[in-house]
Amino acid sequence: VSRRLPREFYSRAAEQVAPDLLGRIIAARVPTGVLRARLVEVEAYGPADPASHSFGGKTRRNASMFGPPGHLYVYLSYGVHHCMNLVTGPEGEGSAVLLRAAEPLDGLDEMRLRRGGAADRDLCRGPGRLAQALGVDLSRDGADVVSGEEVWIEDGPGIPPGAVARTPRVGVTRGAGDLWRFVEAGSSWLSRPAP
DNA sequence: TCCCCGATTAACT
DNA sequence: GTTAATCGGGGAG
Repeated sequence: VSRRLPREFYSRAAEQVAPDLLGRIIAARVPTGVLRARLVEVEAYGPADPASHSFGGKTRRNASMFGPPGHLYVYLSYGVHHCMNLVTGPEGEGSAVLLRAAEPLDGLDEMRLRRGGAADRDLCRGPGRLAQALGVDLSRDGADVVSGEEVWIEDGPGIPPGAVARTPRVGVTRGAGDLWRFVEAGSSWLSRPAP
């Protein structure tokens, strides 16, 4: 029986939480049931990080990033796609982990509908696609994944440290030197292969 | 107020 | 490989 990760899991630094999320299950409740996928790719965005949305301080868009850990930070990317983060660290710090890719597990029919009939391999391959497949949009911004009923993270075996690969974050220009993208090495569900 | 840019994706050539 | 779609933030004017 899967159980949810506790608040303390998220209250650590983003670069510690990120690799620990690999192998865990993200679950989302939609009208037809519960969708599930196994996380294989995430990125950490810490405090004093020029690549982070929180870098310039609190705004209306990123407000939930400065809230308590264990909540969602959802934003609109390029005015088109939704991207989903888990808020980490102490409240007020403004750090989070971006969920970038996952292996679809439950509710694939529903995911295909939401993804416009995309191939299974492309259902959750990329942050915008993952959010769309799971039905996560701005209405979920700030949702509590520890006690809420919309989106949550289920405990699981995780993956051994030796199976985690670190790379620079995708699409980041400022702060490009930090190896804060964490993936399950060799997974065929990644948005891009790890070098 | 205007202009540029970005943690992206799908549909092109 | 290129580009349109389209929105919020931030700096220039």
